[in-house]
Amino acid sequence: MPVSSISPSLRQVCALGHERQSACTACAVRDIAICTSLTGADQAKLRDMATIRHFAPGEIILAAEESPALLGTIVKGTVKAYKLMTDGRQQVVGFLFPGDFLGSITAAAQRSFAEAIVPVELCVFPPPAFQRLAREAPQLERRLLEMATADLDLAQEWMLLLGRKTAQERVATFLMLLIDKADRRGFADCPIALPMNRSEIADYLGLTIETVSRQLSKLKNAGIVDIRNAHEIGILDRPRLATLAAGEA
Amino acid sequence: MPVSSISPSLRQVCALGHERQSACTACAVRDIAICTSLTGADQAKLRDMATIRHFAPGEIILAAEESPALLGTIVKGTVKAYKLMTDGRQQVVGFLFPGDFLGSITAAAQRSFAEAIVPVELCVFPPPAFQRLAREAPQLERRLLEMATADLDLAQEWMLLLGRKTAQERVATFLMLLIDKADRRGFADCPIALPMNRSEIADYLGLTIETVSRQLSKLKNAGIVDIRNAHEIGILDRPRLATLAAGEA
DNA sequence: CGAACTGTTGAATAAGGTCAAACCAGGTGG
DNA sequence: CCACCTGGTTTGACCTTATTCAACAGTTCG
Repeated sequence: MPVSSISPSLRQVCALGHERQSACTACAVRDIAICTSLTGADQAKLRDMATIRHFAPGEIILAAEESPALLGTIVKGTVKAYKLMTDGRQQVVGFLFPGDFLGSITAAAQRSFAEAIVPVELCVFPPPAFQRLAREAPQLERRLLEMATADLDLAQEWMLLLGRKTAQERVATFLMLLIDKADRRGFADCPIALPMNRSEIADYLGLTIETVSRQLSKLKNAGIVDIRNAHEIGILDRPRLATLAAGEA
Repeated sequence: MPVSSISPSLRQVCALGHERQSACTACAVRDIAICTSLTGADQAKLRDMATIRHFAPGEIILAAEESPALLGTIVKGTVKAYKLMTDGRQQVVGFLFPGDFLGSITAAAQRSFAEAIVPVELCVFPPPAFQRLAREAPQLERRLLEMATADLDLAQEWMLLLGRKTAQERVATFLMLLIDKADRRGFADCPIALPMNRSEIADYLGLTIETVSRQLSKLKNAGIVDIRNAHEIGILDRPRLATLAAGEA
């Protein structure tokens, strides 16, 4: 797993600052995380309240129904957010990547679970101090609103997928989503990393692992993708994949 | 349709103020809409920029891909928000009722359609002035963040429904949602009004109209609901319905 | 009163789920 | 170093659920 290694620079931070965040300048996500909405003194305040925490794969970061929720930015790794039914049925509502914000400052209680699926490094803010800063610096709240709006649109796009798309279209859309995210973070579009396993993909797409596997095989046989191994996929025909994802084929 | 009649008080406002909103004190949704987040001078500013607009059933209020989007609060009627695929497949991402806010101040362009499904009365704010007010009054932005967060959670709850629930559970969950909304607006829980038709319900639940119809009949035969007519349903056994909705039966 | 919808019910079909077996890669220990 | 074990993944055969297609019933409205 390529995501599992811990960056040397941040290891150093931990060793020096005893888990205290003090090296924002070295931070891998400083250009995309919420910090960018703040300047000068406010940014310093945010930095001073931040600590770094690590989570092992499978560890629960946030549990639904818990009130004193945690707030933080993902620095490294991948987190799955999901909802559960009492009989164990699970729906993944999103995967969170470095730069994404975790937790809510408005909701009284958490309403989804968040779980590390690979080793995760989190830049954590204590809720009371963060709330205070949000009141003082409206740009921060505005940034959170922007993010919530974007998340809402993605969730609704996913409702379209879950409610109306075929298995083939769902898998194609999922791959396109990963490609777009990789693009936006500046990575070459060559081989797509899948930090999640088939079961987590299935729970994201409203399918079973068998169906996900079959559809991936189909895409491979059609020469559209190249399944290097379970966690790495090469994209051979991106336009075709986009067409399939939109249900235009 | 009970929702289709226009309130006399607001008719009067239109006649007097020529579609200018001036009677907030008589407004049906003044206690639940975004206005409540503001006080004194700010609330007056919001009132002064507002105008009332009416939309007929089937009329598009907001179209996806359009940038100078409209902002407003629903005063009367029901709006469906939906996404479309190029081949016409449709997913309703939500129904909006009086008090709900329509439009986004952060997104550059609209990403869903909004359509009146019954006669709708909308309290409209001009985007530039509203944006300015939002910058001046952080409580307004905070309120929008609260609403976006709530919408996001509902969307994710619906992802669980679309991805993991059976047809029976979906229909039961849908009815429970309407009951809860009616409760919250203080209406007696007696007969639930369904302003939308079967096709719109189906597009909300990721089913076909036939399946929706069959499941409703099943609930009727089981003595759980009483289908008075296509747009009005009585709830006979609410606990049982809740159990079904949660998939615990 | 009858046309045009909208909604309901029934029978046949297909898409995806379930169950089960085979496969494969990575880690363990002889 | 290699056989073995284990978990995740793939593939196949069969089955269930919801869709599709089609006919019918009920409402609404001119």
